Amino acid sequence: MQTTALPRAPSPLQRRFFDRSVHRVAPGLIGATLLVDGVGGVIVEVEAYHHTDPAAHSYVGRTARNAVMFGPPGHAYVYRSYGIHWCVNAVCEPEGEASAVLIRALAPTAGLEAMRARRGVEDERLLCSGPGRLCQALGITRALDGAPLDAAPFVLLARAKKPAIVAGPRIGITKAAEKPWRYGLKGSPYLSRPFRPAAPARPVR
DNA sequence: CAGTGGATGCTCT
DNA sequence: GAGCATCCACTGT
Repeated sequence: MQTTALPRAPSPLQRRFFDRSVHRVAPGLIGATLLVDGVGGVIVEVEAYHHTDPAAHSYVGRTARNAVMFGPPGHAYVYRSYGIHWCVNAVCEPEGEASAVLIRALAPTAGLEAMRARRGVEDERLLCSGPGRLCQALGITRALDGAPLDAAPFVLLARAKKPAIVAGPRIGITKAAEKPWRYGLKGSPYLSRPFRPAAPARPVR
């Protein structure tokens, strides 16, 4: 029988958490815990995609693929990437704003063996360090497109304290690639790629 | 390390 | 028919 006091359980993220600007939600997700059927970890890397951003899937308007982005916040938008991988977003902003945060990397904390079996790799650092990798590790597919993030099989827990967060340009895009809308947990070994240190002063010529 | 190219399927023009 | 919000294997330092 457990007699010592347990730490207070992290609170589930409420749907209203997502009913705000992606540029506030995105850094706010760093440190939160994402689970699918009990498998997952701590979010260490995300990217914001606002509907006015040419790189956003919703930029050209509603289509069959991005329909979930135009729905209510707090739901998962899942799409197929390069014909092979799945990627998962959290829909943000008031309904109809069609903006979302791409979840890019987790620090694995729960269900490590399930992740290793699904991923076919042993190295903990390669389980969830990338948007395609984490979807494979957590078993996220199109079946979860449109699913609410505050109900099974998802669990999304708020962080206890605000961590140190770094920002930089987003990865793998060609449009608006200079926008610093990628956020990460400073120093995490589970980032999909390191954040470049602050640019040195430009030499004078 | 850095750089390159292939796999693969779906969306939109 | 082009273009991907990727990953992995392979090459050459």
